Parts: sequence; C-alpha cells; structure tokens
Amino acid sequence: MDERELLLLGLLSFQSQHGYQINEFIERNLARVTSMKKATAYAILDRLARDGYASVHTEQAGNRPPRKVYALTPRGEERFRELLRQSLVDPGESAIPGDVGLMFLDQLPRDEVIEGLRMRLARVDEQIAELEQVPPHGHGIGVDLAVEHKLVLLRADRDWLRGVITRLDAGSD
Amino acid sequence: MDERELLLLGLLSFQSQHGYQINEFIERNLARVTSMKKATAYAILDRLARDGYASVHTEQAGNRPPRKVYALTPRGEERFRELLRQSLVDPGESAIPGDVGLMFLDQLPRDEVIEGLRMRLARVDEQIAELEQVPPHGHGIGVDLAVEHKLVLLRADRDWLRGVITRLDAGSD
DNA sequence: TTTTCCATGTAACTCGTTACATGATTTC
DNA sequence: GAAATCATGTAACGAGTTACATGGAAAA
Repeated sequence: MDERELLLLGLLSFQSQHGYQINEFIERNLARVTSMKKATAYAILDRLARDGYASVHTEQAGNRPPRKVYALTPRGEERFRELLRQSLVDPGESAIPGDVGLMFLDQLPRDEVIEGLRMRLARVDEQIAELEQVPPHGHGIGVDLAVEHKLVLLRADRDWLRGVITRLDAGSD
Repeated sequence: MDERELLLLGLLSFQSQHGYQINEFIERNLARVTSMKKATAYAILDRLARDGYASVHTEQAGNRPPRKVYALTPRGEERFRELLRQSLVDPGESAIPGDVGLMFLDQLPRDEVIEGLRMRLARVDEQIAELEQVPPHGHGIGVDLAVEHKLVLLRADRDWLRGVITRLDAGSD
C-alpha cells in the first residue's frame, strides 16, 4: 500500500545502498516520480531494518562520515514482491485534482474559464514535450512503461482540454 | 490551492448551509470527488468564518440541536472565484500512483505481472461502466465536464492497460 | 577562507483522520 | 426500550515536512 516503502525496497533490490546515496538518486532522477523528502527516506530505511526487511552494516571510507548500508534480506525481497503485486493490481485511487474546480466552472465568466484552461493546456503541452524527450531506458521495460503511462494520460488530458476549449469558444457567441 | 476549501466555498456559493447539511451532501453525492471527513469540514468551516469568508448565524428548529449556518460574504465570494481560477489553471500535480510499481515490473515473473494487470483492468472497466451510467446533471456544464474528464482519463488508462497486456502476452513465448 | 559536499539524524510543526462525547428526538 | 438521527465538536494520534545540528573534508 505504501508507495514510498515500495520505492525504497525497489531501489535496494537493485543494489545495497546507504541512505544518502538513495536520497541523491531520488533527487536527481526520480523527482517527478516521488516527492519523498530525505528525512522521510531515512526514517523508512530505519523502519525497514527494524522490521527485518533490510540488514544494516556500517561502512567507513577514509575519514568521511560513516555510512549505513542497507541490503534487502530474503524477507525484504518477499515483502518487495508482495507490495509490487499489490501496486500492480490496485495502484490506489488516482486522486484527480482539479475536478472539484470543474464542478463549479459555471460560476466564472466564460472568458475567464477559457483563459484559465488555455494556460492549463499550455502546461500540459510542456509536460508532454518534456516526457517525449526521455530516451528509452534499456534496463527492462518497466521504467519505459511508467513513462509511457504518464504520457498516455497526459495526451488524453490534452485532447480533452482542447475539446472543452473549442466547445466553450463555440458557445460564447 | 486547497481543494477542500474550494469545495466548501463552492457548496456555500449555491446556498447558505450548516455543517451537518454539507457533510451529509458530501457523503451522499460527492464520495467519489472528495474523501474529506466530517471533522475536517467542521474545522474548515470554522476557519472560513474566522477569516471573514463566511458569516455565521445560529438557527434553532424546534428542540433540535442548534445549527450554525454559514453564508458566503462578499470577500468569501471573491476568495471562491480566486481559488476557482487557480484550480482551473493549475489543478495540482495529478499524483498518478502505481507508476512506482511499474518501474520495478521486471522484477516479477511475467505471468504474475499479466495477472495483476488483468485484475487492474477489470477494476478500471468497472469504474468506467459506473461513471457511464451517471445521467447528465442539467445545472450548467461544470459537473458534467468533471464526470467526462474522469471518464476520458479512465478510458485512456484502460486502452493503455489493454495494450500492455497484449504486448506482454505476445512476449511471453 | 568561505562555501559546498558528505552523511545522518532530531525536534517542532502541520494537516488530516479516528474515535469519542453530548443530549434530545424520532424511528424500529 | 434500543437504536438511529440530528448537530457540533474535542482529544489523541499518525504520517510527513521543515528546519536545523553535527563535523570533517574537499572545492571555490
């Protein structure tokens, strides 16, 4: 159920890592996937170790601060697969925000609505353009599927937005 | 930025209401739009009054518990329009959950993945069927647009899921 | 020499949910 | 007579974020 835990387990399933390393990776490469903050990641890693899903051993490189390296235990791998299965079946309610706003759309002058939706459309277009430039990932199809999924939904949103704007434009005679 | 506040302001923009009334309405008709809990709604209504966005006066019908009836003030109406404009332009990051799971999809045996996605597809199909039976709302196009929007995204999700399953099926020879 | 990097954490805070309290009144 | 309805709230809890502390090393 918990996407954050799943993410950390997944990252550890590739290789053992220490918290700082994981946080760097998330910040650099996964900013659009998760918004988990560093303190949270440290806390969850701690919890994973307490629950027996990960083992910890401390490493020291030269005179640097000691690192706590986490490695998945067999139980942790099982936990990972369990959460993964769950997340495939039930990704959780995809809270589509903004629909509350749509509901009250009639309370606003039509041109303000159109202007607002145009700005929204522009942002969606940007996101699409950005995602389209993400190169294929290579290692398995999972990551590529995730990107593709986001793209598909964004394009559907874009097309719908265009349609709505057109209709509103036509109706404002 | 706050969808809950926008929702309450919007409901009050139709007519003055007391908290219990609003909560009932939300529970009965807006369960799929918001998951806001009663205590939260009471608290936000309180805040709206404190901030001058709503006026409060207490009514008593017979021997029943007194009602605190909230009505939008002019400032409240302005606030409502302001939040509404914002929400049209920037509905907020549509957290698409489950994409974390997709990323790690290669770590699971292909038939488990396919089975999981089939179950997911079935649930999406159900949601679509359910939404397709919602009758047109009549009062303005806003509510209908919100439903339509959700439908469009669900259908895009469904089509994508079908495609992925087909591809995985083909690849598992 | 000041800033940034490394690496981990803690303490305070925010926001929302859960569960409960209240007390009359209507319904089963 | 027991249970649900009406109507509002409070207190405790949980999860996550923010901001900060630490202290040596490398980079500017």
